[in-house]
Amino acid sequence: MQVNDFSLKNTLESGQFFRYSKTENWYQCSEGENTFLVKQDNNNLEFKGISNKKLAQFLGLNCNYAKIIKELSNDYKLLPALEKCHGLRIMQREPWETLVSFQCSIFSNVKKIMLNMKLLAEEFGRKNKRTYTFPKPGEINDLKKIKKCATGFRAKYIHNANKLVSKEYFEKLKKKNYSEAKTELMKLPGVGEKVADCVCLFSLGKMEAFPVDVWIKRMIE
DNA sequence: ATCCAGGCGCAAG
DNA sequence: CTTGCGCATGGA
Repeated sequence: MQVNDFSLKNTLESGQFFRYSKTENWYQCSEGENTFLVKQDNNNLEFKGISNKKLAQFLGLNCNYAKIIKELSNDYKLLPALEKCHGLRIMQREPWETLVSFQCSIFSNVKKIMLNMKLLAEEFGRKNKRTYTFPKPGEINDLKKIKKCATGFRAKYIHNANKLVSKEYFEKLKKKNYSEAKTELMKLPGVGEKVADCVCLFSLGKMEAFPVDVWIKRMIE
């Protein structure tokens, strides 16, 4: 598949997504029920185990970034960031797994979030040929086991959210506007503004969402 | 051995 | 409404 001004590395490794491993040139990605391989060679994307359409959706390739980049380039202060993150896309992920990953992100760091997600998949998911699927809503239902996944004080958030959501819950959210969806998400335990915005932006297609974490705050300051 | 980390919930002013 | 504190755990 042909891609333009896209960087697989800068997209997958930007902290939007946490279940991947890199072997030589290939990335092995796991998201929800699926596990697939992707690699980039200049403007060409090679992939196995996923359809063209689903991959494009997942990696956020359907959005036209040229216009956005051009506009942002008018602010010279943003140039170093645009350079450093060239080719980064906003991904469109599976909402439940996205929610759990950002509940795990509270007072944590990327490396540990990746560990949490790996352990949760191994504990509650199904084994497939290469690794583990991520459990569906309702399937992360054992607090002790959640704690075993190094989730600490976040375990109860995940455990309770697991009882409150379903596939249908997220389908409804996708149809709501940004502010309604965010308000709804924030009713869940362990979901404040930041986590809600991450779920809105990275899995519900709400492009207005602007998650503000400590790093963004520091930059703004 | 310390110390810190991509917020949240909750109690208090 | 705003502020400040405690928080489980792995990694630096």
